[in-house]
Amino acid sequence: MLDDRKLEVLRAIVEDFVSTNEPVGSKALAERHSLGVSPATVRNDMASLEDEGFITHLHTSAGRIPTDKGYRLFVDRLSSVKPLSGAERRAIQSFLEGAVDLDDVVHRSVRLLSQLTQQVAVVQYPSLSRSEVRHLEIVHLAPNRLLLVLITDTGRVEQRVLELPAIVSEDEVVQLRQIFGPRLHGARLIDAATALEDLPDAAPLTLRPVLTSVLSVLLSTLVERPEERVAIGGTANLTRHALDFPQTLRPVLEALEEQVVLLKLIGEVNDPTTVHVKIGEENSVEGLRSTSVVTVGYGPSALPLAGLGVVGPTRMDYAGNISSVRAVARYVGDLLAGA
Amino acid sequence: MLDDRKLEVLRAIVEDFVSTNEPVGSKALAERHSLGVSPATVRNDMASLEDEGFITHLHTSAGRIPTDKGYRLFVDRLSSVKPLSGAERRAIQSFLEGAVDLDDVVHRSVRLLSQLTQQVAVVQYPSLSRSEVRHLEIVHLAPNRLLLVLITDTGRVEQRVLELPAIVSEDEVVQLRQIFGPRLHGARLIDAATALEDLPDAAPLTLRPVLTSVLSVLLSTLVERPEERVAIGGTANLTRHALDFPQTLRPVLEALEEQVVLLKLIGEVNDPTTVHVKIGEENSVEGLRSTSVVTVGYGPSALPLAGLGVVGPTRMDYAGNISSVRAVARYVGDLLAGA
DNA sequence: CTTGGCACTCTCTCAAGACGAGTGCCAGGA
DNA sequence: TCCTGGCACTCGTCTTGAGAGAGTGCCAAG
Repeated sequence: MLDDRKLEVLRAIVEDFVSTNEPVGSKALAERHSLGVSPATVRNDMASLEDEGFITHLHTSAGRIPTDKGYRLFVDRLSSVKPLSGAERRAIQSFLEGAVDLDDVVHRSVRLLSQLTQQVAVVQYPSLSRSEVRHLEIVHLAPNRLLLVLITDTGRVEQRVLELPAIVSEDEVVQLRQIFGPRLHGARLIDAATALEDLPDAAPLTLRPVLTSVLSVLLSTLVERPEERVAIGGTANLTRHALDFPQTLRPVLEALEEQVVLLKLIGEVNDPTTVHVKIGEENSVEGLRSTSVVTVGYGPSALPLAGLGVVGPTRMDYAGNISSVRAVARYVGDLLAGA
Repeated sequence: MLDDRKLEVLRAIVEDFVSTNEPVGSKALAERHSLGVSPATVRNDMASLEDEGFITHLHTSAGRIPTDKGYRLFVDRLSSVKPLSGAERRAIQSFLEGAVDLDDVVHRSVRLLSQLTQQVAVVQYPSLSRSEVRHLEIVHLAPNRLLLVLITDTGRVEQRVLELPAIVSEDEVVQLRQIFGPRLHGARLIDAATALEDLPDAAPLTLRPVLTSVLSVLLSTLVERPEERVAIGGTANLTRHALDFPQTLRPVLEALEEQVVLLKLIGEVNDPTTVHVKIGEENSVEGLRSTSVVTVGYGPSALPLAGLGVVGPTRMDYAGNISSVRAVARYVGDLLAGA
């Protein structure tokens, strides 16, 4: 059913449509691509491709455009990798290396990705639970208030204010630091629960109430429900492709404003070795059914830190965007692993 | 020149145009508002208002629409305050009080403002330099690396990694903490320079090199060029008013992506006692010449912490937006002052 | 100063017709 | 069996022109 020439025709249709945004007809296609066959033959192939659901046309006398299924086939089997130029690689590297802290790394990545791809870029902060604890500081704000500040090796800083039922002395705070510090240092938050579980038993009796308070805050807000964060940028690029969206960009913009949606988008898969592509209707998020999402994880492949990616119209340069996403992920991963 | 009836006509034009988004003609206006005069008279007044630049029309046979100058007059002299309902006030308060940390306060404020006004909301984080230092932690990462973590009373946490030219011992780090801690505690960053200036002289000789390093990082990155942050939300609301923007929303979205632009917008004025309104061409930012910006400062009026506001089409409900912005600013200010 | 009347202007909408791109199908040829 | 050229057909787009409607500007009278 799908011989080589038909695939070639599909590829040509996708490529032409992506670059021109105009339905492509048999004649133009036969001319522009050296397929070695006549427009009539191309027409037959097109009819066949349409039967199988890879392309459609909006009305009888219009050229063909790819369907989601067509893009899917294109991405899976037809698109060839489009390596970045040396200049691009150097630009990525030098731009990212100028970052002074984690926020800066993330924001620069967003900016970079959105500029490289001309799409909306989304970058997740390194997941708290997969980072190692670099330092836990306990600040004695008031007799019955403590501030916990947790710093990870990827540069994230989380803080929680803790109201204690009883007054605690400066001396006890010092003890708390000495108890928590060594146990947590170097541990991943994901392992923290086990690293800390025997703590109450080991501690002096007088310290137990406050210790369990601290412990429960640590475990509940930082380990069990760690705050995941994402940064987004390049939404102005949506207007660049405004023609690609059915009515307005509203649903897309609305979806992209929801942190939850973004996390779902990126968090679903964050394997750093493979780039994932969700095309149109494949997206589980309602508002993004008219978009494609290209994501990848970053960080060590054994334990990826988080994910990043781009969101754009289904009519996008998949090959280019996949390369860009992969390249940025690699540099960000290296940067944060070495930090 | 501008008698009371003309002002009344202008008010009617602005109100009708804002609510219907259609140029308003003399007949409709005379009917809908009980001006007590005939359409012909209204026409004369309109001609006069047009001569003075408060209104225009797009073509001969179209109704009138306000100019920027017209909106300006409306805002300055004609719009009456539109108090929020009790339910709205309670909603604001309870929504904001649920926040667990500073990020949460800011994000909730953005969300709240954009929902109340149906516009794009922008909220600046409390300015670092005007906050008080609650704690400075110095973490000994490696023999020649320190991490400075600065925590303010408004809940901001800033960190900087510091590479030292020489190795520093744990003991020296403890000394550093003892030196910096008391001097900074409770001081505003803006006053920090003076609070610290005699430090090198007072310190033991062996500690001076590392102390000056720390000092210079503190002063340069935290005091002289403190990182200002802003959060933005509700950009999807722009599509709600898409008709109000000349071509596309692109320039607006692009402008709103620039942190610098946002800071300029909000930072220019942050007096918490007065709401500032910039209308259309009054905006210094190129891309926002077709929008109006409503801003106000929050925090104690003697030393406001930062600003917040909304951005929308010039055809906006000024009275309502001014009330909302003011109300949110008051609650946020109270919340952060009491934190 | 206000009012009613009136001619004028301009946009918007609708329908009809020409145009053209592109298709589907068919019969003939390799 | 597959490819090819030809041809009728479809359907959206563009243009044109007429008609309606909204609103204005001006003028003369109250």
